[in-house]
Amino acid sequence: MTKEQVAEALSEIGTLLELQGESVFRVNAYHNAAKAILELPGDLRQMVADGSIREVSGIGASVADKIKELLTTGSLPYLDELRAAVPRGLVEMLRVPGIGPKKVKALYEHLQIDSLEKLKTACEAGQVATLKGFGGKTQQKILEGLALLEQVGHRVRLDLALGLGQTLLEQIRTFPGVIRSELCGSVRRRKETCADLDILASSSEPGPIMERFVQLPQVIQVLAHGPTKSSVRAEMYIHGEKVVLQADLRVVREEQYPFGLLYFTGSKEHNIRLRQRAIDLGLTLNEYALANEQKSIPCHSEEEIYAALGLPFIPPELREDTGEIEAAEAGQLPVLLTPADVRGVFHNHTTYSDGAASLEEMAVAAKKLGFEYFGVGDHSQSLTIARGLPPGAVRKQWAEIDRLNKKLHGIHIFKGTEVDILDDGSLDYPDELLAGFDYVVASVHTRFGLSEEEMTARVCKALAHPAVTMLGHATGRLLLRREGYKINLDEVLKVAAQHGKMIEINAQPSRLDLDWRYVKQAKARGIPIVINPDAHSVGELELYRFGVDVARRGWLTKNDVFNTRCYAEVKKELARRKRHATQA
DNA sequence: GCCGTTTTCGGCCCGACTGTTTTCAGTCG
Repeated sequence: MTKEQVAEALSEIGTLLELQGESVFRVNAYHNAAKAILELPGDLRQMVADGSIREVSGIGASVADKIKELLTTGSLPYLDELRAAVPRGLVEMLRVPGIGPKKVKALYEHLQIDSLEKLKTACEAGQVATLKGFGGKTQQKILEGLALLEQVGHRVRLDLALGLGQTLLEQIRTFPGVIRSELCGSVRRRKETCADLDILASSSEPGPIMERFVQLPQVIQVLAHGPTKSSVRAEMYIHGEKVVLQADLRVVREEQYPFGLLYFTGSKEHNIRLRQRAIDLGLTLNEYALANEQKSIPCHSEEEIYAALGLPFIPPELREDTGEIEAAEAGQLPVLLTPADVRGVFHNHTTYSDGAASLEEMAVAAKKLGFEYFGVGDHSQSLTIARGLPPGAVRKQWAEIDRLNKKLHGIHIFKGTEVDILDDGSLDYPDELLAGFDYVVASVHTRFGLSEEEMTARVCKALAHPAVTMLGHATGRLLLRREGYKINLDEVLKVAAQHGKMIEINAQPSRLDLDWRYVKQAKARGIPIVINPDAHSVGELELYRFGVDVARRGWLTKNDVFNTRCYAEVKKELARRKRHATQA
């Protein structure tokens, strides 16, 4: 049983208890424990064995026992009993906007509603409106929520959420009376997927801004419309994809703006810690102020609020309560890398395999982005679906690279490959061909259905191959579409560190793999990270920025990322690794 | 259920909005 599965089980306990009407504090305890498990560095099994799991904040005796039972037996009678007591459909019903555990419980107890279908039928029959605490509007809202769930009800990839969010923001900034406005929430924290958009604005006259907001062309439904806060459902098409998200706009006075910005950026967990810190100082922190009965501390920026709490500024990407407060206290916050630090990219495709642009077009585009080097990494021979290169085509490409390197100035092309890791962990090219590349990216593209043990062994064997420079998209996940293959990443990181291999952050917004949680762990193991756009066209080269977001969420500094090094250093390091490989 | 240099009991962040209520509960973030 993996860390993720244990966390999932604990989280499920929390949800089921909630539906039974348990105390919210007991409920939260389980959700907090699940989160703590997910963020845990190192091996969970080991921590349970040596008892160190009890030192983790949020995990007490009761939860520790349950984790132990899950790990040793693979199941948990306590959870099974809860599942038996709470109909499956009630959990589903929680997803309907506007109804929470209390209402779900009431619907079940009084009308025996235990599925979305029954809920819809009961609403249409007018039964729900007759319940105590419910009414006609609630019933209508539930029906709308149900319709919405069928359409969307899902999270949206960061790139798409950002596209819609910026479109709304640009318009809001033009509204008369708006002084400042910004996207907050998970988009500002650059989380890989987003459930909604939080927008903050400052103004002395919020009313007209609310009016204009709910009338924006992207708004398809108004969910709430108050004097200082409105919620809408907004929709637009981005690259042919329909993006639908709830967007909340909050308007505060200018002097409240920094507090609002901090508050609505979150995360919730980070805010709770800051509030507690304020309380310890005899103050109250909310979305409007840092104050007590006697005084109010004016702050003009987030920096000043953090300073008032005795902390340096914490970048939004770090605000997850995963140690950033402690690091800030100790003056050990990392200086995060920025997009401008990236000097080149490695994993990219051209028309030789499944790319849309020629080698020269890609190299020229890379130069235009300010890069000093461009690494081509077309697919290898067995991946016929992506027109993988047979050895003859590889040699032809090398010859073209040599020609282009003489012709082009200000950009150097490195000879690379994205070589397939075959079923048994061997590589898709013979060693003598691999020796001719400047670097080798090794990736899995086939047989995703292997067991965790088999997949881990397969990837680890590839990492042990002397010719391999870096591991490509570590889990093969496609966000919101396909789970990654089963693999023990702790083991993969261990083996990568052991062999001195690099690991890629694949910057494709649908991948963002290595996940930021593991990026942190890779850093702890001293593994160099490479940010690669996996570009299949000229335009996709710019996607490297999303990889920078992941790196920042993973606490990386410029020094932790290989492709922040200049051309001369990269050339030297790749040559050193090649010599090392041929000696092995 | 977790936590603790005031603690092993009594807290656990807190405000806006909505709908169903005659003063507040539920939901959401």
